[in-house]
Amino acid sequence: MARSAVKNFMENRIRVRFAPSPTGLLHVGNARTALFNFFFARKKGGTFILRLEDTDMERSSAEAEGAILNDLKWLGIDWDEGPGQPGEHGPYRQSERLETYRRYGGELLKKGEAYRCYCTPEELEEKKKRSLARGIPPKYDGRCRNLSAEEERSFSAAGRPASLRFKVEARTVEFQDLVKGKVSFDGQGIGDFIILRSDGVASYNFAVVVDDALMQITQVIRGEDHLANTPRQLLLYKTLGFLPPQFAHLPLIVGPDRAPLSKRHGTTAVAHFREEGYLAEALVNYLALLGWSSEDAEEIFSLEKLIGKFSLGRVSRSPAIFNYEKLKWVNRNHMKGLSGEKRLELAWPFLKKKGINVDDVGVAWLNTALETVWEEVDNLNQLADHLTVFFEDGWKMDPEAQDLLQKEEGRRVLKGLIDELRTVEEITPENYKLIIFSLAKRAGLSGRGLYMPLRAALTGKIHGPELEKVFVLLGKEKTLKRAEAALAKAE
RNA sequence: GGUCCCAUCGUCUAGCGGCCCAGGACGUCGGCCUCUCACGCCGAAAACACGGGUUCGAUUCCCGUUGGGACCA
Repeated sequence: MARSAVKNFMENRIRVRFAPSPTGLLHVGNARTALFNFFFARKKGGTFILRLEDTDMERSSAEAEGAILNDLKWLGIDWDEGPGQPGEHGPYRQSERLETYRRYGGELLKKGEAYRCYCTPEELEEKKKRSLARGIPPKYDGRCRNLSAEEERSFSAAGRPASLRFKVEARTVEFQDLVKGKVSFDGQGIGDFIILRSDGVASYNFAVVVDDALMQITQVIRGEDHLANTPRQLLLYKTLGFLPPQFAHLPLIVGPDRAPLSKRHGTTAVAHFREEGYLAEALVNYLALLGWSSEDAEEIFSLEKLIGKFSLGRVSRSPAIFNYEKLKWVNRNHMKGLSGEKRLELAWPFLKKKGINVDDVGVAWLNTALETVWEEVDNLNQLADHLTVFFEDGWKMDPEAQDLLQKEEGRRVLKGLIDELRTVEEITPENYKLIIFSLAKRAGLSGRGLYMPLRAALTGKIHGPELEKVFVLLGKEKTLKRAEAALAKAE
């Protein structure tokens, strides 16, 4: 095994992995880790592996796994090995690899690199508390490290469950992190740690090492929260006889208070950003910008372009605060580039969800309507609100608009408009200018004096899209109806 | 408590000893465009945490302090 890892390394056959726990929705921090692994693999022509760390049976679920897979696909991430993509290093769920961990654990026990520990969780907890109270680092005291055969026998006869502990010899552990640079740990602080729990399930550190080694991972790209686990893992690699991979620890994504990003900071789940109407490519783009920058200072890119530009060397070392405002800006930029067809396809479910009557308005009309409000919104979810003004229900007269119509000039404009409209068949982009020109002459007004009462009467608001669009989208019938209603109300 | 990581405008960042009285982007403010809002364009304010070294010269290297964070849990 070690030899093929060396071979991969020498031949520069990159193998990276993303290993989420299926305990909930994929959040942006993990998504960013997945993305960086994916970028790196694709850029280098390597293999991207997806592995589920589901040894915590209590908290893991098939639903969560399905949701995570779905979110990854939505983001545009696909994996070469993993669930649904059989490879020669499977299975890719830790719950299906329990035997393997036990086998390696047994080997360490046999070689004397690990020992059975009969301490109960209560005893351990008690010791920890006492250490903390006395201000000493809470480190396992090695109580069971040198049990006599007799003691062992009596413990096991008493039916005390045993976990397996790894013997840590105090020494300095150093490694070159691809992001952090040289990192060095004082081995004194590391106590003998559990590799197999008394129920036979592998501990996190042990399972990860066995899996990464067996799956021949060449670069472990993960969150900085695992940095302090690395020396333990390195010790395991060495003792197990595996060649360790390179490590790259990504800075954390935090909230405005610099605490790790969590729900209380707002939306954090990829699925929720999708529901709020953010484009996958925009979210990917923004996430890439958190903790990474392109050489040429460009900020808007497609997934393809991102892959081309990505490099671990340009990942920053300090944590980044998630900024919703900038995400909105990135999203607007991605929305801009979309074709009419794509816009319609993306907007459809969001309009439907908000109760907009998309089925009877006609595709051509809807296209024009979308085009009109498209640049006004930050995300797909806001579309419906901006469109309500073109529908009979859902629009209402704002007080400011009403005030504007109380003036004599306002009423004059409305009367004129009604007369003008009665002379035309329908409002089209072509005759719109003629209508306005003629109305201006009739009312003796121009500019604001002319346009604002029109806007107020037709949209009920003093801000909104271009009036020409409003006229055309409303059509003669609705325009007339609204003008008449407004006039009646103003008198 | 120990170990470890981090520290440039409000935010994301560029900077890998002189190009920097620090550049870009979001946001903010002002102007232009314009029937309004938005878009777009133009402009402004805004930062090297602090203290020691090293050096002819430090944002950049070293040490300490402070602050934030992770892990041991």
